[in-house]
Amino acid sequence: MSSETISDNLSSAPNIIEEATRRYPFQAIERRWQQQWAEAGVYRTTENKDRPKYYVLDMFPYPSGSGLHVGHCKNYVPGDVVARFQHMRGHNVLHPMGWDAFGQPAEQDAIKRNINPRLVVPLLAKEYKRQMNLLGIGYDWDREINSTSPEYYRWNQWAFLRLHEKGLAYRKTAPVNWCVNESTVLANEEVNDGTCWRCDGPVVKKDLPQWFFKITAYAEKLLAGLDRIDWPEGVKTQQRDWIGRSEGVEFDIPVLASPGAGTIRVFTTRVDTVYGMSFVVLSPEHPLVESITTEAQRGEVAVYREKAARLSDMDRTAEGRERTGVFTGAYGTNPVSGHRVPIYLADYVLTGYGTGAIMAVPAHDARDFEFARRYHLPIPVVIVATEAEVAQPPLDGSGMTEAFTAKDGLTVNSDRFSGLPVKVAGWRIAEWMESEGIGVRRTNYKLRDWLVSRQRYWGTPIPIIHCPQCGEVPVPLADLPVVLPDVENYKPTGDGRSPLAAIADFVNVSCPRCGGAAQRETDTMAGSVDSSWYFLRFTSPGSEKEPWDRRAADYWMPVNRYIGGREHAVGHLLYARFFTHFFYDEALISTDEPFASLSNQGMLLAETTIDADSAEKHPVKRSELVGFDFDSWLARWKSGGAFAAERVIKDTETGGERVEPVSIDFAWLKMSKSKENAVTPDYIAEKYGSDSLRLYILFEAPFEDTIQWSEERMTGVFRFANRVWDVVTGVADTYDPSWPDKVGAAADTDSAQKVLRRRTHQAIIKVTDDIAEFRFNTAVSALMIHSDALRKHILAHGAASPAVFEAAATLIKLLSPLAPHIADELWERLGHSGNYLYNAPWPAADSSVAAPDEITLIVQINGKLVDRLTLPADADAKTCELSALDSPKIKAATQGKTIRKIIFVPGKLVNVVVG
RNA sequence: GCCCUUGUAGCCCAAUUGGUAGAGGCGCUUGCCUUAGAAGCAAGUUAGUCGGCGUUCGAGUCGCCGCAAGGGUACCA
Repeated sequence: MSSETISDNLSSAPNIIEEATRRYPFQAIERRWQQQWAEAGVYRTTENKDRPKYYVLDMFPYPSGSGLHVGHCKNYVPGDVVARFQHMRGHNVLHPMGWDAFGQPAEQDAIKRNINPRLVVPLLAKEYKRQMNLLGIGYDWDREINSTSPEYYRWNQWAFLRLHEKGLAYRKTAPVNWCVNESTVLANEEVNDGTCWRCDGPVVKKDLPQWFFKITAYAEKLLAGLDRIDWPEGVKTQQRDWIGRSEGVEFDIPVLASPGAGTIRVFTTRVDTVYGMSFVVLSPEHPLVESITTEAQRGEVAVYREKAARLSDMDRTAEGRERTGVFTGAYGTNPVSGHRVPIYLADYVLTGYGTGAIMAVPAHDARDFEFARRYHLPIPVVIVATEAEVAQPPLDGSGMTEAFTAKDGLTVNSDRFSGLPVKVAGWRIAEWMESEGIGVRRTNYKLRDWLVSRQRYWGTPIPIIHCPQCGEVPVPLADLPVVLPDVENYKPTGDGRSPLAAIADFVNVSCPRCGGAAQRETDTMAGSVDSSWYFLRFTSPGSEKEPWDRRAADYWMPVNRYIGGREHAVGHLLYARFFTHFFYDEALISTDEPFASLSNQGMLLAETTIDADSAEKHPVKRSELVGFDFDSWLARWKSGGAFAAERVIKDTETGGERVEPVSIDFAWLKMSKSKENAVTPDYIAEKYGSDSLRLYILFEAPFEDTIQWSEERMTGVFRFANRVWDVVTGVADTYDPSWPDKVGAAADTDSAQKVLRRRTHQAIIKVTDDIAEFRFNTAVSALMIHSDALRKHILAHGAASPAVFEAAATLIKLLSPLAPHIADELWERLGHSGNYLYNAPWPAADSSVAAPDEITLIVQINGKLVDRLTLPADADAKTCELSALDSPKIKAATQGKTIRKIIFVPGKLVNVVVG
């Protein structure tokens, strides 16, 4: 990227456009068509009975205050291309857009500016909508939805109650992620490396009563459904790993000679190693700890438990951290061997998984091994690698340097189960334990229930009333929605309750069941609830009596093509699948998997100034740098890497400023306004036009690939748009719309027209396949080739022939999903007025016209290219082989050698194998 | 650590079920046009596909082992 380009990016004044770079009148054209489309309601959804349906959906965005930048085109443009393409191909298309505007960003903004988010959201949505229209995205705005409107969120409440009724929404006190800075609870996916995703502050465990949805009840269905959907394998793998199904055995370990003797239930997937158990470990929070700990150990145990509770997740999982624990003083019995084993407490055992207790087999588990080493516990060997070792099994693993964890060994020292392959031993031991009543086979999941309550203001109120007499009482359906009241103060209380708790009118109600005084739940729902069913709402957004119209949902679902970022692989996509499966089970819809196919767009990166001394590539705002000038700074950087600069830091408390030195580097980081590396669509639309921006995004790299923003490269597609303009407007004067009746005959008598027709039909085939397969980059390339072929044909043969008209009309049609404004304009200039290409039929390819007359036959000897021959396209195997053997080069090369085999690939090559 | 993805000209990227390594774009060079530049047009320019082994008549493409980059996830018993 040249320095010139970058300085252009920075320019906020679009009126520096040089006259010379403006070729075709894209500004007027784009404005005009956007207006016409809107007035004519071109993109209004149809449900024509004669047409199949196609539902294309972009992930529900939060309309942020920064507006759109060109990076957003990476997700919205391809969806638009597909919608247009499928409509032209004869589908009823549903392509809606709406606003996922509840949640933290809006609320943080409200707190900062002290404005009710209720007032801000419509403004932000309006700005998003303006920019999406500016890009020429053809959404059906009649179906726009807003998750913060009571008409929408009342159905969140309805869904909550439905789940509650089935026992799938429940409340329990649970340790949750607590952000110390923000005094708020975070979902697991909102915690990065033990820090808050927003403020990077520390996150600790805190016990609070919380609402959960029992997604774990759907673990099997969510797992099985993955096999039936066309999603990227990587995303499916991530979901499978997240659900984390594992099969094993659960059994009890009796506690010996202890004050509160009982049993400890453990879960293991390696029951084949059960004879190698040398101790038992409980999680620090395990309920039995109190009762089994001996007097002598009580003090030590208490200290350890307290320390564990205070540790943040970050500390607890810190890299290379020592595996620590404490002895309880108690012992248990290995139920299969009768051996006595000590019982420890250690924080490497998690409360939330399995039974919160494990059998420790140090010889064959890396964690247990480390622990045993540290506390000098025995390391009995029960698995070996070879037959030889079975004969003379080592008893003690104290000489081992690491645990032997391979799953293809043989058992030893395992009583009657010795000498068996690990898998067989596991199977037999499990069977035996079950028959003896010692243990049972069980399946466990890593998946946890979905935490949906938040102690925040800006969300859907949870429709539950707490009654001292009746307990948890659902708000009657007739009383929905429970409207989110206005509030003076948006800040969380800091005691774990939402600001709603301070509104007496809201909180104090009478119990719907007994009529007595009761209190409303003051938690609100996580934003992930809103986005878990919005795709159903889009099928009938005006539905007042029900969340969706059954007929409409059955017609449109599932979403044919869902487009969004990879970051939602396990959060949103899993929740949405869960809701859909649930609604299916409730017989409310006929589809259980909401998204038949999924596509993840790549990121868009931009050149960013960063702090060279930060390992994490911290961006430095350009506006903070003293005397910033991109050209010269980049030149300095290129000549010597990072360089010294000064930045102005504003002190938020005193309002003063100070200047401090900083070392500046450049890096490619995701585009965002906060990093000050963003380029707006408005700027590009003004300078090159939205069509060129769309083409750039589509052409620069494959859809899934990350691209590095380059205005310089954009000029390539801008030139292409201009060439298309020149070529087609050059045809307009002579254009005859009745060409379809004449083009066949014309091509029969005119070989140049025949060649042009062939290229036209090859372009149809290529572009059709490419768009259908999301290969937009090669589709654009094919159009470049086609437009160039047409241009050259006109130069040589003139613009007044049916084949030229066909080529020009086809070019525009094929281009129209990608660059809709210029296409509609040129279409009209050819005389097809009163028509939008969105409603025009997609061109049909005639494969006989596209087929070439001649082929180049490759002739190889032993797979190496020796000659090329030009032959008729329909030449058969015999003709090709004879021609090949007749070639002088082949004759020379096969002289005196035995021809062992001849391989013929029709239309491609002949390979002569000689010995 | 584990999982996923990707390595092709100076750069971004093409290359049906294995079958001529190059479609397109950016950049660069030269020419035309121009008072000059920009824009445009024309012609040209560069790799043998990250490395190794294997399968095959034939490997950029398939398999295995490495290396590098990017992303995800992390004590899940």
